[in-house]
Amino acid sequence: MRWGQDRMDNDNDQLMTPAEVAEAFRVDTATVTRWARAGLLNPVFTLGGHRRYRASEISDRLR
Amino acid sequence: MRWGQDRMDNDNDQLMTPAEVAEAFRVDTATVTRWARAGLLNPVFTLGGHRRYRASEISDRLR
DNA sequence: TAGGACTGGGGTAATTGGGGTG
DNA sequence: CGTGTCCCAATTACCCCAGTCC
Repeated sequence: MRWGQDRMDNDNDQLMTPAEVAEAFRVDTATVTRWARAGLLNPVFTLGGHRRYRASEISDRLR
Repeated sequence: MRWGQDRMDNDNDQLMTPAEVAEAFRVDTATVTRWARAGLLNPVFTLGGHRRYRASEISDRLR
């Protein structure tokens, strides 16, 4: 069990949609977008410009 | 793949807003905030510093 | 290619945090 | 000692619409 330890700058991590992150924090999707624009989250971008968030990063902040 | 790491005090739990908790106990939202600051509740924090309370914890204290 | 669902923006109301005070 | 209330600043929610996803 070592998926939460050795990586925080990689790409082989489960990705979450803005709606999923918003539901996890009990917050609006627009709020998740603000967090990303403020640099509080480091999302991966789709080629169309949509954000996808790393599940590891989310579960860390969820505590 | 288990993300919650079999914890019962972490995620995988519905969250409540301060207003919802206040309504459940029939108190002001300021009182709920005092309970949290006094350590009587263990809320999850949004990245903006707002508190979200675990529904399981609230329903427990409601008995 | 068409279509429904979701997202990224922006603007404006509503909620929340914190301190201080009855 | 616990709670309700008033204040202000910050954060968040809800509204729109154009663009993206699948």
